[in-house]
Amino acid sequence: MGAFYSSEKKFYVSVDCIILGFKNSRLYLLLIKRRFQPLKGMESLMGGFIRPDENIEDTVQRTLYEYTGIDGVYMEQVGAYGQIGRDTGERVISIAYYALINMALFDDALCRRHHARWAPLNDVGPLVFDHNRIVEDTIDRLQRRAAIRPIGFNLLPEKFTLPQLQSLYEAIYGKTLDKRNFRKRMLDMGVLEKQEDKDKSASRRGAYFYKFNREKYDELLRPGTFFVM
Amino acid sequence: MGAFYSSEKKFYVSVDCIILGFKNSRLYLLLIKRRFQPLKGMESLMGGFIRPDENIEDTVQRTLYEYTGIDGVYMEQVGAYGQIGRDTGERVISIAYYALINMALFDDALCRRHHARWAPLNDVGPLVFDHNRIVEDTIDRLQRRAAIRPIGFNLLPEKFTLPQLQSLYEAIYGKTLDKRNFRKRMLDMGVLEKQEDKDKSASRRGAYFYKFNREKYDELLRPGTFFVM
DNA sequence: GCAAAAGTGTTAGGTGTACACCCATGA
DNA sequence: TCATGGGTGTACACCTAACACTTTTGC
Repeated sequence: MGAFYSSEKKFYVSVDCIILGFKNSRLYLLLIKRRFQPLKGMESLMGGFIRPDENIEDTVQRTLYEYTGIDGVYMEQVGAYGQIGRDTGERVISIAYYALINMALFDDALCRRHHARWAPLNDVGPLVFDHNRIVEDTIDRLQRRAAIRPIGFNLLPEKFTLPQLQSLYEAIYGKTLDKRNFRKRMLDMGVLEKQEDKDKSASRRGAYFYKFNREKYDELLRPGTFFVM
Repeated sequence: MGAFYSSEKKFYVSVDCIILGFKNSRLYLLLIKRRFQPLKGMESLMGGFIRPDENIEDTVQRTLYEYTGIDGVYMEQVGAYGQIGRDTGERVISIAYYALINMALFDDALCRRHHARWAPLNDVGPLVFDHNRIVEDTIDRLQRRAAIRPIGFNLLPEKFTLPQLQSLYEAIYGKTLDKRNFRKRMLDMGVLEKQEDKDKSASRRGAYFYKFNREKYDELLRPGTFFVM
């Protein structure tokens, strides 16, 4: 052991995290100012190098925890990015993951400490290296994924209203949806549990809270589509 | 340069190629017997280590050429696999790509030289490391992808018949399709060009050849779905 | 003439989509 | 009482899916 592949070259391998949150009907992307050369000061995704004792997803969770203070976050791999010269410092092969977080649990103090900011997703400026491309690929993937699996709930608090849920899907797909059709579909799936109480923060009348019932969803034996646009 | 990330560890990074072919109404997967320890002799996907002067996709194309003699192959990334211990030799992070090849162009001599064989996809035995898992993920991805983009044609000769095309989709989705509905849909898309000649190898009557017209497809401004199951 | 695969239309049911008004409430 | 957002049902168009017989031709 130790000599099997010894004629081969090794590479730096990092993860890049596309951390998405949802607030006030908009999707946000957590960005930091890069703290070291090259391109110090330019905006960048969160990232970290993989350590020998870590699985890739461990690195992601560690990085997420470091920047957001949140644990056990929903995440999914977007893909590996390894073009020569993508990192203008040295060659780094990076594996991108997007993470969907409930912004209510987010630790703002950590945010300030890292000089991080939540950028509205549709107003993201130039990022270092190929990070803009990675973000594009992420949205593409999120759209496809959210259409077949109920992953959007990871962006919401445990209790949410149907108007909130609708505005989330509208933000993900970048278009407005018909209220009646949306509600009908969501409720017909039978995985939402209506609560007794209402959210009165957005209107005088108030909107009923709902909870996503994962058990019921799991019983549905994974239909091909969750929500079609 | 050269010192930016020097406190970080480096890793072996390889690519694994899931090479798929189609013949006699079945999908086949190209496998080799592993030539070196550990697990020498066990069946494995094609793979190769990334070299410092190669983009990831260059490594894939090089590996494909080496094992199949084919150039400019259609391929797509499946994802990165980097669990500790996945390679029982040393830690290797591998990036998997599937490739769709036209078996008619395949070089059988190379196949024999590498002790490779085409295994029917639904009859693949145990493979080294996590390669079975990678193959599963590939099929999943292929199914989703083939439903929205006309990638299946990469598995066929330039000229093919509708019965052939149908049996290809049946192989990809593992279920039989209605002949009339299939033909109607395919022809209604308007991207198939009927040829004058027929393939008489599969029946006395013969089936007309068709060609896929990429230009026409490109004009279609990329509809959301290509072929829905 | 017969076996074997190629080719061809119609219909019923279901699904997506468009659309407008009343309700509840706090100020 | 009024302004604001929450909540509700229907009709039509379109698409999907089911279904059976005729044609061609080599042997």
